[in-house]
Amino acid sequence: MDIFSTLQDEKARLSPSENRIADILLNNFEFAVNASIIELAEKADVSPPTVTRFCRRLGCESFSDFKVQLARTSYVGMRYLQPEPKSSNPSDVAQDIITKAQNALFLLHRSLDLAAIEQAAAKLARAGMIYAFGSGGNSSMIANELQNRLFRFGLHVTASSDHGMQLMLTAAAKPTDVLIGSSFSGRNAELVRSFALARGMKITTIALTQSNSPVAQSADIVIPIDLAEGNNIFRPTSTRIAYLAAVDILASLVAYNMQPEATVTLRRIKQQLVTHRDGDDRQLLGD
Amino acid sequence: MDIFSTLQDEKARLSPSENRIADILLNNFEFAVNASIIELAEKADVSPPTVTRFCRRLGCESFSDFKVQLARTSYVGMRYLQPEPKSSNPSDVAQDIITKAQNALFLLHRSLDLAAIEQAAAKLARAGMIYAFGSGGNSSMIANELQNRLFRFGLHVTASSDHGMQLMLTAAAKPTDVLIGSSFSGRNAELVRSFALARGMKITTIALTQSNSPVAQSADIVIPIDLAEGNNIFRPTSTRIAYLAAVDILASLVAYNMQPEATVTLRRIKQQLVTHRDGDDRQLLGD
DNA sequence: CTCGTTCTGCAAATTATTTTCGTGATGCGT
DNA sequence: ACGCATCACGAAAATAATTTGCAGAACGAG
Repeated sequence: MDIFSTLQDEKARLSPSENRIADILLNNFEFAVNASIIELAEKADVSPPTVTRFCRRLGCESFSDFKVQLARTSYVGMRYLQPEPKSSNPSDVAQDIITKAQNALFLLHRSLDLAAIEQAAAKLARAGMIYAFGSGGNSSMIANELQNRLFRFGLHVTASSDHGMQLMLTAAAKPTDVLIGSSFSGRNAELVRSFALARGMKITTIALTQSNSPVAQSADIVIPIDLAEGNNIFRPTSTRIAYLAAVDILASLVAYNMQPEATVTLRRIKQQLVTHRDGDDRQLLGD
Repeated sequence: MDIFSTLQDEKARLSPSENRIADILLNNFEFAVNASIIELAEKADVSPPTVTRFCRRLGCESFSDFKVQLARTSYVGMRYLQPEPKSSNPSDVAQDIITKAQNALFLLHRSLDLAAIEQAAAKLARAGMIYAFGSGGNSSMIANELQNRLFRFGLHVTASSDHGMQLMLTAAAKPTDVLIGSSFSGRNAELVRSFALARGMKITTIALTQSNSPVAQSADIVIPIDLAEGNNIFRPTSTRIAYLAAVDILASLVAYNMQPEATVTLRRIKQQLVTHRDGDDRQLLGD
């Protein structure tokens, strides 16, 4: 799908000359996107035909096709390589944060388990009641966000970031209910406890978390979110954005899974907003 | 900086032939990035030299330079034009949401008022107390997020999504305090009221909102966030991600504005997390 | 109407890319 | 160890793409 991952996959199988080309792409990206085949060949100390063959091997039609592909992924691929913030000057900080956020979205997209999300969406669309759990600044935001998105479709949903409450809610739940929990670290022991309880009660559990983590292992359906920075809980910035995007995708799929009802409810909400636009609180549903 | 905005700027001044080329770029992007100059020329019913001249006029070295530039922005620019979701199949939905989120980040970056953000960051770093206000699913998330980010630097901050409480908090605030509010629609009348009250009390007010909206007009410092979809409060998906990124940037700049203290506090928080990693709740600060 | 400017395409020149073909190297079965 | 097959690679030829220089056409201002 994108050159950089193909390159990573293939690198081992490349010949020495081709490896030299690959190195230039990786280390000297800026040069590579702007170079002609001859310049690139010279720099890699190979002949132009070798470059053409290299492009073909990577699944491109031709060198120019290759360049287009390269330029297209560059956006993201570039920063892959220089992940350090440049300076504390506002423009660099902004650039850094935006880039990392986009990168996170890119990585999320690539690693998404759509089957799991679709499965989760189907369950949620048919749930009697949905419990959205998450603690800590980030995951509680996700839990709230789930509530914020799902209630609009007419679903019954409550969010909680309180461990004690989570356990009680779980204990009171019915088999038709669904429990969905978020944990960036995957090590929220209390969430695992709620999941275990739910499992014993035959309540479907869905986790948004790192794969293979304790939380993931205790859930029925796992929507894995594995980002490089995911491990660094002190830099949750971009990971959080990926989680949010995952929630968006999930919510959209839930909507598609319940078509008519959702449309009706959404229309009702819209009407509320539109007719009372200025001067009262109801507009704020969307604020 | 990017071809699409240049194109938009220049379009009026282009000659008829060049306009035909521009149309193809805009309507038939996918074709354009992959086409050779000859194919493009044929499709636009012009001669190849005209295409070269067109590229030059847009500030490129040559046609191939142009193609690279085009491909680079394409990622984002493409979807500009086909803003409709393709189908309800999970893969398309995911693609659509991710793309729109990235697009929103891109647009945010382009339109960011860094001076305003820097100014806001300086105020926040020196605030006695920070009040973060926002209502409705989205803005209250932003308010919480501000709290979540800023307290880590040792700042005093509280978030509120309750209008009555917001007024009371404002009324009790001191001139060294800072009030920061978010409103996606820019029409949160209650927030305007708090801002007006704060202004009378010489308390600095910062707004994250649409420029020229009532909320923007009532704040001292405006961090404008103007996205095309921003007006459509029923599709807050990507706008929200832009707001979050803006908060990230703001928070980072606040941290740089208060250097030593922030580092110490952050270190303390880290230590808490690291030493108590498994089995207790404190890890969840970062969850 | 005339001049100057701008837009445009043609054809030639230049440049870039691909193909073809041959050499040398490497690996493998005998 | 010896052929035989396969592969990697570059030189040169062939092809294709791009740019340049030039000249005619169209348009507008004076």
